[in-house]
Amino acid sequence: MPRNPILSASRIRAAALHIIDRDGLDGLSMRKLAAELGVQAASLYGHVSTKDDLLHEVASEILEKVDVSGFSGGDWRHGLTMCARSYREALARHPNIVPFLAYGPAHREASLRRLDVVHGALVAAGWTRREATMIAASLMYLVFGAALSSFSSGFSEDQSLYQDRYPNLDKAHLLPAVAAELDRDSFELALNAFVTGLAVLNGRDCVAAGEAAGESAPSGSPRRTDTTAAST
Amino acid sequence: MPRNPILSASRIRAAALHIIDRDGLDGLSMRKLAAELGVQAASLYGHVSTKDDLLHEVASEILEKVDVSGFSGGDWRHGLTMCARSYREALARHPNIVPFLAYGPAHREASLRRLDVVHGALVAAGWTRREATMIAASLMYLVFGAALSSFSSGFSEDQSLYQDRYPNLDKAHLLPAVAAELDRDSFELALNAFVTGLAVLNGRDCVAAGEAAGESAPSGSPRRTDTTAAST
DNA sequence: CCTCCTGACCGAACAGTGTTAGGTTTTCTA
DNA sequence: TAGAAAACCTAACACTGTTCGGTCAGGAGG
Repeated sequence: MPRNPILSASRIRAAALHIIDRDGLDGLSMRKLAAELGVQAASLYGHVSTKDDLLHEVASEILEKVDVSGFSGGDWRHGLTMCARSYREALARHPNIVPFLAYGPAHREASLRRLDVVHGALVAAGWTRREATMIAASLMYLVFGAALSSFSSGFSEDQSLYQDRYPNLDKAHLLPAVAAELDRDSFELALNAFVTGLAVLNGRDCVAAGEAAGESAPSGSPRRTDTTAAST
Repeated sequence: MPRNPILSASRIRAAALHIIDRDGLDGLSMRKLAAELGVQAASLYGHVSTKDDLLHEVASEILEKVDVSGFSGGDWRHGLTMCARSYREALARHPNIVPFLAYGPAHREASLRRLDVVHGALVAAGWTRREATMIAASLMYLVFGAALSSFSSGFSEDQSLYQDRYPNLDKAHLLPAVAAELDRDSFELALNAFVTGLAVLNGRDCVAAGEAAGESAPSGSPRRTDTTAAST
């Protein structure tokens, strides 16, 4: 090889993610990215086929870190909860890239791989294939919804904008520090309610699925009650 | 006025939404929009301050149609369900604009107004302010998550891409027709489980919150049990 | 009737975007 | 030492959102 390269695919990805985290998704341009790496824009194309591709790779790298090992115990409620938490945390660490994911998360390789694991585990736990698909989808709803409609990124820091006009809205969550905590608590509430409701709808015990952090119920395989839908 | 104008803010909005529905969010450019209206790009700026502004207005127009009247009965479960359904349907009708909403839905005027109504109704139903905020947030998670990680828009139509690689994933939902139904059913499942779980976590009756379409339980005000969080 | 004015639209341009073709430099291999 | 090849650069393409100044239409005032 000629002189040891300045660029590499992973260095580019890292720099891209850094810019996205710092300047937002719109703040990333190929020229700026190149400048950050001490290089001209055209040089990037020796390592990356396209900007869109680069973003997909960055996104995949983030999603790789999602931990789906929580299912190994065989308890679907524990698995669902752990998986969802890990997923949300991975996204919450880089909130600025979430709008890009919104362009079609299901396309993404890494996302599919994880969806497949969840689906398989749910089927193994006794759900029908269709139910497993719907539950996995619901989990995605919660995770992506939480990632992108978060209070911390959604509201302006200038709370005077809102406090007069929306009398019912709580004012405290407009402070960034409070907002992050509120985001996490809201997600935990949504997740807990969802998993609990799922168990109830299937005729299982009515005990709550466990407090925010620790787990409790051992749980076995869900019994068929078909409150929702069947077939396929 | 001189000759009666070709353009108007609402005509522009309608044309923009039409292009977005047809060609996707990236398919909308000011020049293309102008051409569609039989006009030059610069002319648009007499009626619209900026492309971003235009998109916000289009988005608001869509969100205006969300029906939050389901709360008027006083039953928070019914209200939550109806509101969420209406919200999702409004978004599902124009899936291509959802990625734009992802850039900060909480900023949006129309979104806030609705959030405020939901929040107020929940407080009136007996929830604490903080709980109401979290529940409203959770509802947003479901709605936005469902809108953007939908199977119908997420997967390619070429199912041969997936069928070998992800053995656990069901194949049927890759067909667009099936996907739309699956999206709706998944959302109903998620919503039903969430609302049911919410009731259970608050020590209320364990009966399911009602089948997909019709309602049942009358419900009163939730009792304090504080399984999740308290304060503020 | 003529004039003026105002509002709606157009032409051309600016700065910025992603991307490509072709050229230059550097270093390793034959 | 000649050649090859990788890594980077220069210049340009077509496109984007947006602005400036101009051009025309038609109603208002004299």
